[in-house]
Amino acid sequence: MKTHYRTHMCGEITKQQLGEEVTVSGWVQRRRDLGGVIFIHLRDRTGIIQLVIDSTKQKEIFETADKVRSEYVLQVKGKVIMRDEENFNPAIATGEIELYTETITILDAAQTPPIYIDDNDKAGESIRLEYRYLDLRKFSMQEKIIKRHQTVQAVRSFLNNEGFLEIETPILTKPTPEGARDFLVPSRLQQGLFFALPQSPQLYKQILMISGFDRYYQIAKCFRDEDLRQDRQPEFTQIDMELSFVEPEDIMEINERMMISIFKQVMGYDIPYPIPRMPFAEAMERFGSDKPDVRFGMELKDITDIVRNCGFKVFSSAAEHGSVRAINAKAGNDALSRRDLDGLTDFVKQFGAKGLAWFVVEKDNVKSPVAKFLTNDEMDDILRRMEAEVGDIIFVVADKDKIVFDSLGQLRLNLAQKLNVEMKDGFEFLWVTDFPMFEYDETDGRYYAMHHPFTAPRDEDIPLLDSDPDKVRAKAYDLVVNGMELGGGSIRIHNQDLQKKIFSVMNFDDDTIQRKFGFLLEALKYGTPPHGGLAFGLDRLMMLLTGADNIREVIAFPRTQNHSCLMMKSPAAADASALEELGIRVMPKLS
RNA sequence: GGCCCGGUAGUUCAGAUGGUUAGAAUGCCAGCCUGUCACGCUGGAGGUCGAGGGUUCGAGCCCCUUCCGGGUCGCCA
Repeated sequence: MKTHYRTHMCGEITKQQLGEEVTVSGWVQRRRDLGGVIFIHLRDRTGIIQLVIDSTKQKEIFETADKVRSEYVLQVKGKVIMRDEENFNPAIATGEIELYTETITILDAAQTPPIYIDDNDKAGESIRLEYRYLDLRKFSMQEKIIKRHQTVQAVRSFLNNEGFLEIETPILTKPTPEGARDFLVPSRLQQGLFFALPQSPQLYKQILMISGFDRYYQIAKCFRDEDLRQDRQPEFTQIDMELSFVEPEDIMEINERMMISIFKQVMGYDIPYPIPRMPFAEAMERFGSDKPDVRFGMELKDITDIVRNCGFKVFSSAAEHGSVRAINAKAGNDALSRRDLDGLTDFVKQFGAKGLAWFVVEKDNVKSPVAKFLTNDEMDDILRRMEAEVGDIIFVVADKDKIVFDSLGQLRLNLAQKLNVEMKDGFEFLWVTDFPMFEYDETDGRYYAMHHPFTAPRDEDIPLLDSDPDKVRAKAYDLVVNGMELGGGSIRIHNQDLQKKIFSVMNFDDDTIQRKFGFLLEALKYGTPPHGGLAFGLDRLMMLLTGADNIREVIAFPRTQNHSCLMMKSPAAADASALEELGIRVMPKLS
């Protein structure tokens, strides 16, 4: 990367250049002034090289070097020389050589930075985000950003080879019903109306299929005005794609090859092909989750039949309107104290469970607050089903299915962490398929689309739309890795009658349908190919590829929990004149 | 919106039961030092204890409110 300012990058100088005169430019990592000699470590994104300046032989340069401080930007010409062997520095790649400095130009001085530019720096996250440009100078951060670039490159080259076209879709779109909250943008030219930032390019990519583009992809910025999590940002990036004339198998097959290619290229990791598939119902039954972490066991078991007629009312009544299920924590004796068990009860209450029954399996006895309500036979049956051994602790939740799955699924993950359960190394990929079409919302008294309202039902389940919407399965699939949802998609409805039918199950009246999706229904009338697609969260993918435990580490300029950018201090107040043009009056905050 | 954790030199942190002038490390500044690489040695500067209010003779510490950061539930078709 030779320019007017340099002939070489700092980290690229090797013994091959011995004796040569080179010019490098970069930042001062550290200056060590030994009185008669000054050493400077100069850094660019490729690495660090040491400069030597000798006071007796290099008076003028020495004076300049004396003024230099951390993070000054220098241009340095010098001769590549060998270090004495006892002075090798194994900590840096260029540690066997150094630059005998011939000229130093201070291109820019720097204030003392608030954080030290070093991977071992302990600075807290707030200060790192406020001075993100300094934080990003760290090699560890640069590595993640560079890996992100390589990942996107791998995606592009794979999809280009598979005949996909990269097409951009608008950022100023239309507010959507259902789904996440939209970020709204007021229209100046049409006061009172609003654009919305896209939650995903969903409708556009379906329209592109109707237009005949057949295979589309986009590295798409998406926006959702919701609360943040460790792996959620209000603006994030999706690898978004859509294909025509496909069934779920086609899409899964292409995408698993894409993932294999990415993991191979970016981190040299081999994902076994093909990636296993598991229907949603099985994932819930066995793991209590639609994104199961299959790196370890501790699977859920249904014990409803055993306790249906037992003397414990909580169990027997749950057997009527829900189920009773259990997991076996191979805890080992005394791994969990009474206090721990109480803590776990509070833990499952978060997920709606009213309580948590536990059975501590001892040599000749089972210790449990509910043991007295169960007959010996019932207890024996439970232990047998749970394959209980001495030292195990069995946890039981009885409630509606959703609550049972939720609490045991979460308890399973919690216990795995708490008990340091042994897990398979590497990445366990899994396709979860056959999601239910609908979720019934009791508060609103109606069905909502589990995926989105354009998802196609499985052909054999279409007759159930009228009689039993709960049982209708969708042609939808998620890719799950180590318990993290990496992406998902579905086959879409390409037939307008079926689409109307789905809307009617969700109780949309014609007026609403026309207003919200009229253009899509109109487009569907003009010859729509069977199509479907998928979107991956690029940020989450990068968390996996870099081992980051938090999404902010893989985004150059991330946001905090209240959506702020600490660096540029957004959001911010707008000019009164701008607000006036938009017809917006800011109401004082009511207290 | 709920719950939990945190906020003290530039930075990372310590400050028991409320009690004199709020400490350490590191960074920074100055001096000395020719083979360091987390250089070393000597000296120095550096604080609205997030903010506001209250209790008290006295608050970094107790109480209330609020702001900021993180985690989590709700939310995230």
